Amino acid sequence: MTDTPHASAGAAAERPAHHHFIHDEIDADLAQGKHGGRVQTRFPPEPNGYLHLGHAKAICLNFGLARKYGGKCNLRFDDTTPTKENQEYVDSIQEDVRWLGFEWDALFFASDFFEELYQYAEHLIRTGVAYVCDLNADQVAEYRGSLDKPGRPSPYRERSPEESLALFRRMRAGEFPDGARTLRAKIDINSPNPNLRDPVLYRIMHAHHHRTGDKWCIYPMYDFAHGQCDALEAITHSICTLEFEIHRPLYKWLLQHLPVPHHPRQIEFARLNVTYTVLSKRKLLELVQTGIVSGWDDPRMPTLRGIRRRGYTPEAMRAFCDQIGVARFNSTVDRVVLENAIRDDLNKRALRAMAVLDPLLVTIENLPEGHVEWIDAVNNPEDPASGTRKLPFTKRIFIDRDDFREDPPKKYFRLSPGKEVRLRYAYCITCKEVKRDAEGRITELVCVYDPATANGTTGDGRKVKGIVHWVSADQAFEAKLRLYDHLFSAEFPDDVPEGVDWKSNLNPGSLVTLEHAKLEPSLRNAPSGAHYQFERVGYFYVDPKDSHPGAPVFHRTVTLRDSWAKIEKRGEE
RNA sequence: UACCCCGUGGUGUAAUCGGUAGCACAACAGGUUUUGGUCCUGUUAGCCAUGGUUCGAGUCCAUGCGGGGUAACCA
Repeated sequence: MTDTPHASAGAAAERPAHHHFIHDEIDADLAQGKHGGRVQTRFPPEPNGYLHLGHAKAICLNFGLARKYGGKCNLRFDDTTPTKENQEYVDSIQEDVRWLGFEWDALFFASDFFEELYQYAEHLIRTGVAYVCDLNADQVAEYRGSLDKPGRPSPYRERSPEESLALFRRMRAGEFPDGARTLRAKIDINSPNPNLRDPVLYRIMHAHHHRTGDKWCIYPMYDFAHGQCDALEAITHSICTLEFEIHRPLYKWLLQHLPVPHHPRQIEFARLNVTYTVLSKRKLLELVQTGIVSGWDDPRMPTLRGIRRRGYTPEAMRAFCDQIGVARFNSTVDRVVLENAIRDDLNKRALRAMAVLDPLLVTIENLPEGHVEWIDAVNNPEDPASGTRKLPFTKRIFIDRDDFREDPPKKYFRLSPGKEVRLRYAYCITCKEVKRDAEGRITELVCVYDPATANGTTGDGRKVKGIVHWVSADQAFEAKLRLYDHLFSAEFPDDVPEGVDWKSNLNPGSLVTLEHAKLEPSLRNAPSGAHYQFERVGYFYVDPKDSHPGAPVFHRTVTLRDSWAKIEKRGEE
């Protein structure tokens, strides 16, 4: 994992987490003396995909609660469906959790508890509250009824415990094919909560498991594994998202009917939604599989690997998670909150540099050929300790095309014919002449510089409002820049009319690659994983994947706030 | 259509036992500034509705309205 080689550590001071309802719940439990004052949580991903922004919220919540209450937080992989899960996901998830800045107290897999879970299942059978059912999947669904149709008892519901136990053992022994039988809890086939209509606890699946190999051919369902694993790990508060709320009665029922060592409590919170992106494993997988993005770590992806490669820092992610809060109301966080979090962090730690994205040649006519003056530039005005560097000032320089207008609009105080601007850290120049090619495209600006305007002064005290960034044309080097924007152009990409593909909301301009940006010479040796602010442009990250020594590739993490763009846009409306 | 959950400025959220509705972001206005960045100051703007209990309701109760979740041998 690469991270910020020369950014000052801990720039973003960790603020205490904001108060939310889960604190109230835990405080109440503590006040009642539950669990002997102990607080223990867990982050329980299924290893069937990569972690994203939504997981970051859950990770910060669970580890944050443990930290706040002086408790523990485990990492537990919910690996009960071997056909979908694998070691690659296990590894990436651990890497991402650590990148976010958390270390688990204990590492568990649901599969570590398969034997205990099996014994619990036998207990349920022996006590008459679970039975082996011979119905197939379609039949189970049909007998269960639906939201508005009552359920009917399975014909196997009254099977004797002895018979069920014998059958269940034969299931384990591999005597039946996939789907032939299930173990079901005997609860209430007419409950308004479909989760209590004799839920399936175990199913037959002759599949190789990434950890237990071929030891098992029956695997527990989520509902039968999760609460019991919580109990076996001595979790006190089992935090999950709102869609599991309806499972809570089953979670409690199982704990009540089993000789478990602890009685954890499930508390649900609203999952994270962010504008201009999607956060569902299924859709993210589709983006990867269809080649719309370059992979799970494409910097446009809301995956942790994606935003990391975009240049987001763990500090910014934690600050973001703190700012969005925790509640039981489904909401969508504005993407600018995320962007603000990374700007805030990088403003303090990123070294400044100059880069010209769309170069326009400027010749300074009153400077001799071959002239080089080395000018001091501050590395980070927010951090004096970061020092200064030298910039070569020469007869030919590049400025950004966007910083020149032949017909300047109102309030435009950059360069235009006859106007004067300051070159950042250097002298003021005045535009004398505009040169163009046969097609009429501007190819060069001829300017004069005022030698009396060094170090921010003007000699006669006149005000020069406009300041533009620049690089020496002789000494600049070219590098590849990738400019990223929202992956979707719609604020709510999922929100499409019936029959319309959510992918129709993709933003065709989400990636613009610049092959010939001109950068100041000091950037040639920009270390992989470093963060920079290209002055007046944005924050950029040296991509650890595609950069080579002497040939960095920069990813735009986020633009700087641009109040001029706002003014100009307003003028157009 | 059944059951469950949830409604606080534009957005995301707070308010101990029922006691002046606060914070952040956004927006707008101004100040500082060799980044139209940062920073500082200020302004606009909210308890879904109706009724009830109470000296007093965002908070308790009822009804209505609105939003979300749930019908996998997924998690």
